[in-house]
Amino acid sequence: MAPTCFLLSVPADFNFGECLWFLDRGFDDCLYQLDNNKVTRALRLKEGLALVQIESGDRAVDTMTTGITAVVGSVPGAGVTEPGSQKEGPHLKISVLNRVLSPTEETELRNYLDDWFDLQLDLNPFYALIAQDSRLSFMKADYYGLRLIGIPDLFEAICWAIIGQQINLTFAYKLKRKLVERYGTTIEFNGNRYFLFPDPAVLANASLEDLQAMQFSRSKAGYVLKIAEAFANQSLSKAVLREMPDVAARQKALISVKGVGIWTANYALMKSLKERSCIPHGDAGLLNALINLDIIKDKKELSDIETFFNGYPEWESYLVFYLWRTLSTRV
DNA sequence: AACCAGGCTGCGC
DNA sequence: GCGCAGCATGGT
Repeated sequence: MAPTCFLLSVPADFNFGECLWFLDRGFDDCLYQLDNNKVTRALRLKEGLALVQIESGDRAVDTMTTGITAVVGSVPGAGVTEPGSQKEGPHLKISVLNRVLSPTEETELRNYLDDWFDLQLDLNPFYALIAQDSRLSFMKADYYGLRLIGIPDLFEAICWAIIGQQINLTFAYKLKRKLVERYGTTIEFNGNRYFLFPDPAVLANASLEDLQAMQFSRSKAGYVLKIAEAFANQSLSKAVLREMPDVAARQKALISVKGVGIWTANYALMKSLKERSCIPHGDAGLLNALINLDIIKDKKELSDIETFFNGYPEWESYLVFYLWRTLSTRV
């Protein structure tokens, strides 16, 4: 049993299986591992690195409610939420494999997971909206409980968006892996290595040539280094953006950075700051999804796209995410 | 082998 | 302001 282990309650309209499927939709992401319906990833918490494993907690709850509380409740070694405190409803079971978390860190981790899986949102209004469009209504049945999987680390989100500009995703994930394996922090556990996205200060010390050697284009390498500098010297951060008055101000601030256009800005805002109305305009995948669903016939029908999204106020980002979901098919 | 890829910049009008 | 070429590099 893991040193620290607790249950995280999730909304009724949360489906861990759908989220897992999205995480495992066929790309080689270097920042988490999937195995046997569990996700494992390294995170940086206040007091150091933690190796976190997430799985469905329903079995643990069942066991608890049937009276055999040993599964989650009385782990020797402490750090455990008292059994029975949250038996109602579905849960995720969270295990920290490498050490014991302080209570503060457990809270920090809970907040991270809320953020990553977007747990604090009622999806029913969204489903009610798409039910009115016969071209979209299948999404409720097919993807029910899928959450907008976030990238809580804004630096990572922006770098990832830049890496993904104008190249196919398979190649983008390869570039990310090279970057992370070279500059990222690693933690070893049971013979496996887990990576964290590079620290801005570390990446800021890389050279243009280093990144070009990893098949970054010169301009893309330059953009990433500039962003790393901005985060390293604190001129850009999640907090800085949050202090701004509105979305428009955040977009403006991001776009003023060289290499960041409207697509990158909106991608980062929807994935990292949970902005609900940010559409990564021009996105190749989004346009293809709209064509596949017969919502547009041509990628240049910009006003039709705008009209379409106008029907989903405050749910634009979710709709984009679900449209991306349609691009991957189950085997 | 041509065309596409979860775009952006810089230029010419 | 708007349109468009050029970019870099791999995938299909």
